[in-house]
Amino acid sequence: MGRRPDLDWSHACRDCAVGTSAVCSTLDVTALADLRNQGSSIQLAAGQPLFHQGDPADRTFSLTSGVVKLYSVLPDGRRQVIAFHFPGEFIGFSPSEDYHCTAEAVSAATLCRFETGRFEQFARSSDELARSRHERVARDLVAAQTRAMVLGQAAARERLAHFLCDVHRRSQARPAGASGIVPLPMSRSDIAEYLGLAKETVSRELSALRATGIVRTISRNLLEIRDMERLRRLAIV
Amino acid sequence: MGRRPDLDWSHACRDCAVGTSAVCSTLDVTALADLRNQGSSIQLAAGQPLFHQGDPADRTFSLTSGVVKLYSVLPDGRRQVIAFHFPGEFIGFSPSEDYHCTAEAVSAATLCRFETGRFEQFARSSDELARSRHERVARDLVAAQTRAMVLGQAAARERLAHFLCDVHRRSQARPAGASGIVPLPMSRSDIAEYLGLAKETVSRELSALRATGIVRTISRNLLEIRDMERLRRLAIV
DNA sequence: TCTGCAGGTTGATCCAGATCATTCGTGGCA
DNA sequence: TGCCACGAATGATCTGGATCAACCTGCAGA
Repeated sequence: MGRRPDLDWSHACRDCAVGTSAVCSTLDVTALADLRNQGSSIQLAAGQPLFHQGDPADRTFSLTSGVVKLYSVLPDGRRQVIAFHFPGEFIGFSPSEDYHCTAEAVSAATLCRFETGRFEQFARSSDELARSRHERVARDLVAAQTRAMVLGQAAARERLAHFLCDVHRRSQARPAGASGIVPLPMSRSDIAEYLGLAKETVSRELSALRATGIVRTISRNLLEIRDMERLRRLAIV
Repeated sequence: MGRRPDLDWSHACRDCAVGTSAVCSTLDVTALADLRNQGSSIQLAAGQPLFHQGDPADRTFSLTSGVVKLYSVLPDGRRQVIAFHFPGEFIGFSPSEDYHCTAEAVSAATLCRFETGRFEQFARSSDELARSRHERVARDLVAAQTRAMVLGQAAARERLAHFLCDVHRRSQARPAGASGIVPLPMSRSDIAEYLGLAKETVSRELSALRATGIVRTISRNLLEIRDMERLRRLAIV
């Protein structure tokens, strides 16, 4: 799993599942221990919230396992899933005092928690951490802008195809193998709220993809992409 | 216009219209001159491109006057306007080698151009610049995520209302007065492509807002908000 | 083993907004 | 002054996906 040979790894982060891809991987061993020591690892059960829209944004998190969704809710109950986050990704950068959305575990998840202010200090003292953080946020920005394309222009089938490709790519990042198996720990409603569709439409379009042999359903939340070529062509973006 | 009294302003940036709100406002006078000297001010006529999707991302820009749109185009011609940018905003942060979208002036515009690599160096040496840049990108990210809410959940009328409030706020930032006048230098098609609607729908909904007295059309691209309260209630987000 | 129920799928109908078509208005130019 | 061209507004029609309504399926708990 490619651990960095220049570190002795004899501290709390030694066994981190996302050690080489997380933001903190840019820190040397002393700084890392230092940063880590301020906070702790948290475990969430599926469905448990990490923070709520409007809470003071005094924590940031590095997701080490599981899937977390960000969403916000309108007064009238309409709900938009803003993003799904996968292991190795960072959660909780906020340009304001408060979180502007709610974060909730989709499956059992573990995270590293940092106190935002101290993280900020580290960013000040470490060019590398600051640079890496900037790159991450910039990547999130591009992802969010790509979503504008999907939500603004793509038809239901295209949205779903794009979603499946995206989840495949991002969950695949870890276990290497190009298996075509896609874990879908989130419910159909979550997917629908992410794609700006009704859950019935997600169900129907998934059935359609199944009917054309592009995809096979292994179980409720496990799916196999059988024709990546065609799926990608559908995904457009 | 609130110039910072601790600077002598006796250099090229002295007359910058967005001096106090631009990223570079965090730099002291020497660093600023230094950063500025590498690049130059550019002028664009309405419709002129700043960069194209796929171009190497070796320039970043600070918009000092005018409006610029970012958009990307699908192979089949569908087009999504990703963002409109107003004076004081930054353009061209990219986490990859290439720009992922095209930038084009909507009205005549002037910008400061920085060489990305050198800007990066400055960010390394100036905590403040790095922090300010991070804050900007994080704000852009929140804006992009808010757009997901709008594009995923809002009805046509709500989208338009949200758009008008947003443009009002962001263009108002500069001339202070709470006049209710909104300049709309972009075409109806631009707005439609920004909101994921057909241009006919934008036209119709605008007429509807006019009919209910919420809004008044001064000219093709100048509009007055007559009932901000109701417009905001429509905008939802 | 049965029962309840939450999440998922499928079917029938409806409607917001797309699309196609026409008309209107304004500004540039001979 | 009249003509042209292009963007905007409006009208008529069509349709993708929402909504409403059963129904199915697999698991938890008695």
